[in-house]
Amino acid sequence: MTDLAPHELRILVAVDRDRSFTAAATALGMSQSAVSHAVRGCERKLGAVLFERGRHGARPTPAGAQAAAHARQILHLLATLATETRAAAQQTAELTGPLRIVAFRSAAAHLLPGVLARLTARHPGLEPELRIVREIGRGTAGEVADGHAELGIATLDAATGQSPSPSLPGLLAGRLFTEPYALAHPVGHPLPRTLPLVDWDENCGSYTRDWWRSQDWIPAATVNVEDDTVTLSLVAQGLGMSIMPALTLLGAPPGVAVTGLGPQPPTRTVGYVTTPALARTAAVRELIRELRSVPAPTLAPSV
Amino acid sequence: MTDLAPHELRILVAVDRDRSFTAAATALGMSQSAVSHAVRGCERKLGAVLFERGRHGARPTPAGAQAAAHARQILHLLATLATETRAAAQQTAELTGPLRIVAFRSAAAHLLPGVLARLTARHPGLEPELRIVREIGRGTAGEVADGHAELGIATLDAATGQSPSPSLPGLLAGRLFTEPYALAHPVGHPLPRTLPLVDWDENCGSYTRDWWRSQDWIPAATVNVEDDTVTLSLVAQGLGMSIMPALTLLGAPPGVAVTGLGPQPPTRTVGYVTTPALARTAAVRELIRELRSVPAPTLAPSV
DNA sequence: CGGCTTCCATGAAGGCTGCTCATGGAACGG
DNA sequence: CCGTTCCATGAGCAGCCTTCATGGAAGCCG
Repeated sequence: MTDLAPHELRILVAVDRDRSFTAAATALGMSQSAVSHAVRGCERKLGAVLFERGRHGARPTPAGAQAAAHARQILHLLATLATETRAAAQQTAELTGPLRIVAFRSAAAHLLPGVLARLTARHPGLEPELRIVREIGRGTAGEVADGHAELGIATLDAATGQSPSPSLPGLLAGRLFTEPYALAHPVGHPLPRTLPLVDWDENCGSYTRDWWRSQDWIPAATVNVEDDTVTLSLVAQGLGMSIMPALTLLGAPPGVAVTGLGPQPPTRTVGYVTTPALARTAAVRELIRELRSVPAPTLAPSV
Repeated sequence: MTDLAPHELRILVAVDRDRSFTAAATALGMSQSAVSHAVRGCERKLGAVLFERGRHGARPTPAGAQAAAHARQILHLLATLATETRAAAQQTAELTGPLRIVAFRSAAAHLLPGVLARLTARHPGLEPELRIVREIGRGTAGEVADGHAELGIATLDAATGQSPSPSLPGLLAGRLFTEPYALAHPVGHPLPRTLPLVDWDENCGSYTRDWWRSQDWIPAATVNVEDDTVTLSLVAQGLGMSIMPALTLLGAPPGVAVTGLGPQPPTRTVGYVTTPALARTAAVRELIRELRSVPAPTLAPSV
């Protein structure tokens, strides 16, 4: 049989994480030799080299990274099998266990606290862990695909409701809400359009690009920053204006005025991303249920 | 360890399907005793009764049905792990074709040879072509944007990790390392600060300008040359001194002494530039992987 | 350039685990 | 009451995983 045993999965994950047979072995409380034998066994079973051995430890090959990503997912499902089976035996709907969530900053700050509060109120045994991941590169969906999280909050393609990330097959996405962009500008500034536009890296622009095209003005200049909170600070200090989604604007400090962008503002769609297998687990289903019950953020009343 | 092994999962699924230990055993090609032992082992690990045994076989309890459902998912994922891992290995093994790379001179001379050697060692089918492009004007990023190369080595903005070039939209940049500048001066010269500063066109100064501002001396004169190797030659012949990045100084001829610029030297950030579409191709991904494994250059010991 | 250190690989030996075989107990039907 | 058909149980054996003890290769450093 070519299946990998749980202890082998654990070893793959540890080596992938520690980039070293020796470090993985001590982390797992066993000898380096055991790790070496186990990795070799995995490679024999799979017929592929999983790690490049060298002077500086072990680097995963593409095949190894792929295997480790699956291994993380499988190990979580094995743990879920145990907890959910025990729960079913006790006839109790009590959910327990860790639930790793990744989200971009504004969702983590304004969307998830309430959701997680309600979730843990109903299921005190759940241990949600929220991690902030910037929505660039493979973004939150990549974290889910790599088995680093059970569910990710991501920006989705508005039309298809799928993750727009480049080819992450096998992921399951669902739409939560579509929110408008709005203009954030300093309170009381007479001519906000003359200020430089502040954009931030994650706001890859694809959502607002169409809107810009239909406008008859272009900003005087553009400044790029890394973080949306920095953007808001710059705006609050009168150093610029910005086009930001409603969720981010919920955290706008005083000094930032918000103005809608008319009847057809640009929008972005926010949703969740998980795997089909995880979508069948009780914990993830409950989390999605809570997420769905959240209303779409609207523009805060202009200060 | 409470995890269920793959063979145990298979047994659970078979018993759940066949409603009988005996039938499951024959279906799996093993003895009824083995199934009995295995099921008992699962029940012990999970702490729950999974099947009701009776005269007419084995009926799954709710817990057993739950466990079997998860077991099917996990077995499917284990199979997926194997096939996708093999596919990933296959894909990287079959990498072939040309791979056009542009880089500024010092990266081409000191960074890429080792990288390309390792890359072609692992993927003999790849044919990397390295072209040197001066980092002025649109630089290497422009070559990538124009489709003349798959990947460029470029100097990036230290803060954002993006290409500092004037708005080449749609390009994907990634940071590789940040290296310090250092003072290159003739060996044995008593007063290097009295020599003229040799600057070269590519060293547009933006990286070192802040540092100069904090200094209490300014060079006697400034000479501009086209090429960093010319700069080094001038220094070696005692005709000047220069501030150059570590990567360039790796090629310093004898006669050039290198001195660090203190605890907070100016630095420049070197990275790669490609397009999102190319970043998805296996060849470019592998190249980036090799690039990332290169340590940041440090100052060669002063001769 | 040679020792030192730090990686991983390898082979032999021991213990654990899972399998089979043989047998026993329980329930049902004739 | 007997036969049949389930599953349970215990002993023995084979295979696997781990450890121990080495060895080889590759930097690091004087």
